[in-house]
Amino acid sequence: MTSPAAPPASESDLPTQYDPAEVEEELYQRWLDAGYFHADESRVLSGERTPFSIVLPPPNVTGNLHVGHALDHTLMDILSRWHRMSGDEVLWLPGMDHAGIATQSLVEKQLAAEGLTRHDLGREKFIERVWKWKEESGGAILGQMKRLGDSVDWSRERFTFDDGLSAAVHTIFKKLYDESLIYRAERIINWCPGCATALSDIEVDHHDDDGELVSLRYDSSDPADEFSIVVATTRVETMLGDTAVAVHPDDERYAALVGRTVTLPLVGREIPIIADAHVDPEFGSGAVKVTPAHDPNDFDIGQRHSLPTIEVLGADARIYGTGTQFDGMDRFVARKAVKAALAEAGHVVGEKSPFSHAVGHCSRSDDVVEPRLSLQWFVNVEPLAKAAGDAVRDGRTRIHPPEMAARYFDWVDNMHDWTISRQLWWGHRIPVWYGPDGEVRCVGLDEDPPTGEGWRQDDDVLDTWFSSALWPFSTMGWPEQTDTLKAFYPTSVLVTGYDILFFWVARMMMLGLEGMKDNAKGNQPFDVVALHGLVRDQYGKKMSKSRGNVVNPIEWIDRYGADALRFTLARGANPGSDQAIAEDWVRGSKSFCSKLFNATRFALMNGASVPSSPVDRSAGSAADRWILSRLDAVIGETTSLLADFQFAKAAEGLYHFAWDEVCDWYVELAKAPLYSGGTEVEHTRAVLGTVLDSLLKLLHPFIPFVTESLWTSLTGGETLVTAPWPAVSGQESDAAAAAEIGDVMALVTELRRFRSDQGLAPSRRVPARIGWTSSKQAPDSGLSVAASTRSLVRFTEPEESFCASATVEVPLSLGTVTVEIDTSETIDVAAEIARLDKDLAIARKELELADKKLGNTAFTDKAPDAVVDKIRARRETALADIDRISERLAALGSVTNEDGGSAGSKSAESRSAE
RNA sequence: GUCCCGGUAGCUCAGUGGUAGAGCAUCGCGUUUACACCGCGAGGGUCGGCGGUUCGAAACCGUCCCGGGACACCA
Repeated sequence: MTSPAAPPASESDLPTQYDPAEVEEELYQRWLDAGYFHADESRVLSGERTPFSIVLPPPNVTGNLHVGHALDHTLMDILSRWHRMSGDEVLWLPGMDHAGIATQSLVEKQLAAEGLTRHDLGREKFIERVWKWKEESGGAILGQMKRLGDSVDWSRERFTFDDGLSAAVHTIFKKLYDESLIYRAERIINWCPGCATALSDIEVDHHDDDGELVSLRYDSSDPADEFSIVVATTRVETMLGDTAVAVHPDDERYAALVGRTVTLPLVGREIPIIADAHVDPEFGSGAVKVTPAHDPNDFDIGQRHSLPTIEVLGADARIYGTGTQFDGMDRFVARKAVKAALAEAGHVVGEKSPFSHAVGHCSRSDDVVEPRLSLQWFVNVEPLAKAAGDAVRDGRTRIHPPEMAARYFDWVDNMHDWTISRQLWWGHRIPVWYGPDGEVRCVGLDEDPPTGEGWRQDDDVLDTWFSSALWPFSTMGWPEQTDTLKAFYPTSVLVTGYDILFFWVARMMMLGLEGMKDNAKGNQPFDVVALHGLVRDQYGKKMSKSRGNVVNPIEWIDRYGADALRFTLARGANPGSDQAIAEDWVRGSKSFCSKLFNATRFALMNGASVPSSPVDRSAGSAADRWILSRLDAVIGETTSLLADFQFAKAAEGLYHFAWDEVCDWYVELAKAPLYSGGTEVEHTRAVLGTVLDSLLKLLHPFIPFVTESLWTSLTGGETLVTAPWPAVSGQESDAAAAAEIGDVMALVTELRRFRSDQGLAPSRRVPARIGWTSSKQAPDSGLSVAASTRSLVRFTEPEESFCASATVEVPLSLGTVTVEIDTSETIDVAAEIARLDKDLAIARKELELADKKLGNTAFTDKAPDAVVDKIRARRETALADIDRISERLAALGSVTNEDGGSAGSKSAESRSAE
């Protein structure tokens, strides 16, 4: 057994802890200065490199980095950095969204604080004001992205409202208009009275509100023909705009009434009873009031039956134009007032019934959305949505994980026309002019708008999502046929949360396929859509302001470093599923960074270096061959996991390799040769250097800062950003080395357990004798190493015979090793017996189970041989264990008996062992 | 109302038919010259319930219960 050699000659000045604050900012600046993140089209167009492109989902200009962004960005950065290291030409294109309503209302709030409204400023001044705000305070998130380490090409930063993108918006509008895919029509749309604008379906959230279902009796309008009919409604005030009552055509209760008329109470209008299949005879009374101007279904019914539409609610959601006392009332006030008036007139029948039903709310202001007849611009989505569905169906775009595709199809296959006009000022103005004689002219980008008397441009702007739907190609210079488009469209992957699959992904698909229809390399905006989940708090709860569990990722970056946050997020990023995060876990990731830091420190202190030619994988100790073999496997696994967007598994695999195998075993095993001063030193240094070099490269996409900092000091290299991604050796894994090291691990672990059970301090050397039951030679790296260092076990060779001893036998592939340990001073016989009893019980149970299985002919017949053999082997092991343990129990019993007491009583006699 | 996803250790989650795993937390021991942001050891789970398929089920099927989410014009 060797004793530890002297520490290495060269001491390191490195501190013992990694401090992210010290390096991150400087490193990021160095990366920017070197231009590593800059993409070069020419290298793609020349065929020199394969393109890899990602467009950053543009955050709102009003936004701040939240932990969801941090996840999104981390994953994109992992992919970008990995591909960059793999030799691809990487374009990760950043930018921001002008965020129509959100930005406008923010600036309007500022104005309100000054006692102004946007109308006081006028359109032009207001927009100037918003731009000013954008320049001064917009885009805080871009600076935060730098903290996170995003390797985006800043030279290409875009804004959905900049000139180029505005040109793209204008161009596609004109194109769709000319193809009649954009049209203007009077339709029932979602109207937000608070924002005073139309909304698309996805800007409306439905949640259950308590309402009251009121039953109203409408009476015959013909005194000679007395009858009445009962209808139910939750929006009583809309009855002022009723123009019919509808029943189901097959409903026999009402068959006789169809075609007759009733008088609308309070208003006095005579309205018909009609039959329409939309009516559900089972619901309520089976008869429904029809208000075509304020309900989408009723509007459809009205169209089918040529009913008049009578608007009774204005843009401000007040009653107007009815000629009743309700004019001017807010809708909710009117709801009560109309009901009271109807009740007084005896038209409210039946019991009040509380009624919980889904009510649409504005996703921005939370106002109750009012379905309202309005003249708006729409996209006819049918052909576009079909194309969007087909692109996924035929595999041009792959959705990952595949389960999520069902949700995508649900959406694109059932899409309503998209309302794209907004009654706002901050946005792309609709390029349509109206002439004095009712002409409508959509003006192209290169045309001059009509200037004659009476011509005016449409006041409305386009939905924010209209411009962001163009993002994958508008940012690359479309409608110009730029080199960027030629090189990088279609984009390689879109990384985003599944929550905006509909909002954004489906729309980019529709407009990308349309706008890039004739693109030679494919019209789809992305080859893959990789969806991740939401970040939740440590209890799996959604983060929200009201819960008070929202975390600010920048605070965690300040405290633990960007790498720690990134690694935590990556480790939790299982495809498509939500993840929980807690500060403790970020702290844990920082520990991991420190562990790497210290492993590298150890390597530097011991002269490790990366050899100029690949290290000989068949040379060196079993430990050397084993770790190189493992490294090879880890390189392969990591690479294929990344290719499959399995970020969590890739990160987890690297974590365990780095910590459990490299640090806990290889570094410990390497100490013996490193400290020995023997001829094997150089080889071990080369292996250690090789392993760390590759490990830092593999980890660089996940934790770029710490790896860059460590790698440059380890190798003297310039940067990891463009360093080549490790390649697998192509050699078979070294099974012999793996078996041998497996033996060492088993032996050491067993001895540690024994020592722990005996209460022997890990640092104390205990006399022991080692023997092999096999004729085979014990492995070099076995006990001599095991005896030498901190985290392995320590024994010394005994100088004299033991007063009392215990024997640990460990079955290994090379034979069974027995370790006889002097236990005279510390052994706790009672504890040892208890432990052995327990082991014996386990072994007996094993034997019983194995016998039961093997006794089952169905099992031995049908199960694969390998499984049966495994059970047989298990049975043998159990039998051997039972024998061994029984013997030891007997021996222990004799120790106790001979000495007439527990070992504790002997402690005083022999304290000399150390 | 329709659909989707979950339920595995105290917590958060892996685990696609062959003896139940990780991180954190807990308990015990410990500073031995990379690292106390550390090391070693230990405890802890009838894999939501009940049926079924199978030699064998955490996994496959059925059903129920409990969470989470998406979609939806039922007046």
